[in-house]
Amino acid sequence: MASTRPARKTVAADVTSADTKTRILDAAESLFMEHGFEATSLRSLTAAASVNLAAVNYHFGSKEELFQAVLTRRLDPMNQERIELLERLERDTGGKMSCEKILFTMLIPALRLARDEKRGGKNFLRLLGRAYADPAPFIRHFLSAQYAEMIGRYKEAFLKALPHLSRQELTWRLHFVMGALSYTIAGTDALKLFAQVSAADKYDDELLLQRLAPFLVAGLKAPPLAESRRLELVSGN
Amino acid sequence: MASTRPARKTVAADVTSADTKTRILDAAESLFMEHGFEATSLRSLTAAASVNLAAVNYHFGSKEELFQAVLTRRLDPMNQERIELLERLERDTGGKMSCEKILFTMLIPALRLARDEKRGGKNFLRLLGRAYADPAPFIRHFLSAQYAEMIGRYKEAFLKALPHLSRQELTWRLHFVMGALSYTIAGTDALKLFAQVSAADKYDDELLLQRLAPFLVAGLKAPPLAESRRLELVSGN
DNA sequence: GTACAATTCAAACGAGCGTTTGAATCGGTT
DNA sequence: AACCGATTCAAACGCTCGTTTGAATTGTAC
Repeated sequence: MASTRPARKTVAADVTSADTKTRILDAAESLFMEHGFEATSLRSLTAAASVNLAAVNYHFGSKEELFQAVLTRRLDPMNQERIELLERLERDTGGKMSCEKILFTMLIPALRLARDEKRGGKNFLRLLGRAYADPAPFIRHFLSAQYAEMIGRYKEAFLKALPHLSRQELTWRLHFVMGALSYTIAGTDALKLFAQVSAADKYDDELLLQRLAPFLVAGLKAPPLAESRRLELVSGN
Repeated sequence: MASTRPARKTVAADVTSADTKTRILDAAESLFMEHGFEATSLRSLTAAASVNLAAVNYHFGSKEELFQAVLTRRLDPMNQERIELLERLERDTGGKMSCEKILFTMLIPALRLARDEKRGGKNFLRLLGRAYADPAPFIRHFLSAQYAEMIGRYKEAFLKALPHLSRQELTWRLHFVMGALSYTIAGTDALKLFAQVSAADKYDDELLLQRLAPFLVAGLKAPPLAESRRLELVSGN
């Protein structure tokens, strides 16, 4: 849907345009995070970035492609760092990785990103969490492509560390882990639902992951529900 | 933002209009779930419901009020059932409730709703999960009001069942629980990220909650991360 | 300093949005 | 059969949206 006007440039520069592109990406990251994709207009976005309205279509092709560029800028390095940490862990332990350590290789890159204020860390993670729940097909396809390799590797790693889980059971639990992680990081606003979160706590993403880690590790290690107990959940009435 | 034209009706009937209102609510539930609030237009919505475009503003006042009506219709009974189950459990056990049983009083009403096909159960739960992640202020305020009482009660109940957790730690863990639950139910589409989910599994919400329960119980029961281990997470490099 | 590509800009396009209006229609009551 | 409030309807209002256009401007190599 973009290639009718595929960005006029030969090979050169990009340094002249870098300022504009970066300003657009920064403003988009902030506004998409705050209002969501649909509710953010290119007019408010370009005004916030102090660039001309047409600059988005010139530099990125379309609003959708801008959104993907916003995600790619942070997500690619983060997921690559995850894979590198996981591979290093696998080498260092000779394949006998603990569940905790594997999970930490997922959390550490997210934590580092959250701490990198200069690169809009916290805002970006919240945007990412919201993108996960967005029904727009182009977002779902994009994320699915971005995560395919990473999720596959982690599934193999966890399978070795949690031999009591079937492949299917583990698939679900990884889903739960990603859910708690996305939702937790994305929804700092949602914490107001629960109140009583101290102001100091509120934006300390490190403390947040420190609290999340034991919760997730225990959940991953839990024995699956036995068949014999299945009906209990429903007969509770 | 609505009351400029506050729905013309005296006291009577509502039976004549029930059909139209219900058709609108059903179509809205389905379309909001599929495309999100912003991306669903009143024109497509009223067309799907086979009613006139102006019917939404006549019966509900505005698009936002329609959205709240869609949520209220299912959410109020579900949360009320949760509170009733919790109170009954508290009476039956004389205040000595297990963590599992408390959690089940949260899951059972959700499961019942998911099973009630005639009332669009699964679709609604997915819509609810998405509403949690929506940045629109009116949605956040609405949900926060809807959930205030329920969350408060569950916090007290879990505090008794999990005496090793501080109030603050528990607040976070309830947040994780709601996150995994919302995200899991909302994002059946997101499962495509992880592939390898059998077709039979895919839409069996009972099985889903059966898998989710042991994960969450183990997470809730886990000991909090000791201070001595805190730095480990970050030094992993 | 001229040429040329890259970028910026103001302006407009066409389409779709939520909402409002006032007339037409319906159903029950007198 | 005449009335009246409740509901439905077609049409329009004013507005914002993403995108496109073509001219102006900028920066750089010759």
